[in-house]
Amino acid sequence: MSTSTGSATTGTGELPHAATAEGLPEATGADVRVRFCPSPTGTPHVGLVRTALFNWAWARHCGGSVVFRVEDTDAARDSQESMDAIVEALAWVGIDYDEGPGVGGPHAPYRQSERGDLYAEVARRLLDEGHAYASYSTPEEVEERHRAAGRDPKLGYDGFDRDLTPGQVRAFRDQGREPVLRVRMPDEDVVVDDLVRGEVVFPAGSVPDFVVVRANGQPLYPLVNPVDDAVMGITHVLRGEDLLSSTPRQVVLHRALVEMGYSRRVPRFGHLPLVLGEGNRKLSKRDPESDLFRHRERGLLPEGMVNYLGLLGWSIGPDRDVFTPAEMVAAFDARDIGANPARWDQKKAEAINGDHVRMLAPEVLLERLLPYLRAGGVLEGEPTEEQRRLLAAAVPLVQTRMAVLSEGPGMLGFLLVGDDALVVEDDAVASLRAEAAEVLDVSAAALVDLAEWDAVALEATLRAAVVDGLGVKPKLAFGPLRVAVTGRRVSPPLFESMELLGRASTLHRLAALRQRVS
RNA sequence: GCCCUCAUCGUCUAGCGGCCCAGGACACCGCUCUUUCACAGCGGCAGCACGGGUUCGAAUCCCGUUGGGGGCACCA
Repeated sequence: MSTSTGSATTGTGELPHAATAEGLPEATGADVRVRFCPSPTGTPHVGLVRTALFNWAWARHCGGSVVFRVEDTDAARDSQESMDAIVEALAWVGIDYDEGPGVGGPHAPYRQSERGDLYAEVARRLLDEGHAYASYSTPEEVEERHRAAGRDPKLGYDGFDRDLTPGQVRAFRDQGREPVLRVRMPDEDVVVDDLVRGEVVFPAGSVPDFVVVRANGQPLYPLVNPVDDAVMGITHVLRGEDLLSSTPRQVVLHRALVEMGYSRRVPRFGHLPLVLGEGNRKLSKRDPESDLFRHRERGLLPEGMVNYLGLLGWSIGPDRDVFTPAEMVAAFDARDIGANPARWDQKKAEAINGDHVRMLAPEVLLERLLPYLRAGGVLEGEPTEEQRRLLAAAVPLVQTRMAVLSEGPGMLGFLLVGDDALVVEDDAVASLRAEAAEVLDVSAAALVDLAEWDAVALEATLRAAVVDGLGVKPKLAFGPLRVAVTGRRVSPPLFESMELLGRASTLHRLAALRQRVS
């Protein structure tokens, strides 16, 4: 879906912020540019998608642009499979983008592996213009110096190479050492005006000078990420809170980039609360709930996924929590993002999804169910005319009964498989009581010559024969029939199911169960 | 250890000084409907972490404590 709304002006026109730290007014409306920049490692993570969603919603709300950029600077871990999976994930949840790989745009290429020249140029200027310096210290040496001075060895880089004398440099070179490039952190506090947290102060000296280019010349994330954001004109960076502590470094680099003319202003940052998994830990790749495609297999709808993700750290308004992606875009304001971490709650995700299942037109639900029916082994390939007719009649009956699409095969399978292939579940058989045999006999007899084979007639006839005739309570009377016809204790409404199944199959299945209980 | 950050029902949250002895949703427990299960409806359980301030008045502002989370790489 490509969700652009006409109500894009709400909320952005009356921004209270006069200006960013750098003096330029904060971008608003169509000037807003956000980016989604995953590194293609592993399978798509719900946290990743949530971040993308918030950025996307903000840009679309404002009428701005979304840039998709690939941070593939780690050749060892990056893979094309992962890249494909990310593209697929975005498409699935309906997050579209205006610029990116496969789409193009004014700042192409959008893969960092193809932007090396730019990074090399920036690195050289950073060095030439004094924002960065060559650093020869190894981590071991830094630690050693801390230890020698009685400091905590884990303190981080100590600034040793900031002002090396020509003699020292010569000595290092003579040893055959190649330096890394380090950016010099200022000797004053760095203040970040975060969109969701307000002013965050990082005290001078608390953030060590950081490496941006390896000794072998390879540019690192702390360089390429801000450089691309600057060059691509990104105005807002919404990202996970785990990156908050690296923000002062980014801001310092951005300031240098502005000074060198690569961009006009430092982007506005907003740090989203983390999504937590079991045991209050950050949801990691190891947690099964973190796998987006696993939720798709489970049968969450993209609308349900977007809705639930939107609930994690944001609220569309008081007393409301079910909304469509379009409604989210219309209402989304990055300044309304909450700051406290949120736990992934599978039950709630599925409950929300159930609401979306119910919001679907039955024909649409039917189409969406097809892949799950195949995966569940009750359908092969395209449904036949007859199967389609059955499904069209049955889907409305199950629509209020399921929260996730993977429940489809269990609910509808009895209509699609042959009588002999019907699986009667063990717990369904176990639920049968003593009168089951008699109930099945009497029912079969009553149905053989039934004139009108429809739900109304079926109910009237069976009620008369079993409930009245045998004096069995409805609950006990219809249980065996349900098990016989659908193979399960829980199913769509019984008489409608029998009507759809037809007389021959119904009687066949009644007889089959009768035999089994004798 | 250092730096940052968060703090309302079990969970997600509304609340941005009086409308709140705190509202909604999920979960849970009842009841209604009912051929099962759902859906729907009704009702219930359950929370402002603690301590100081500020104020006529604090869930809302300030400070501290405690607790949770994140980050401290030549990964991203």
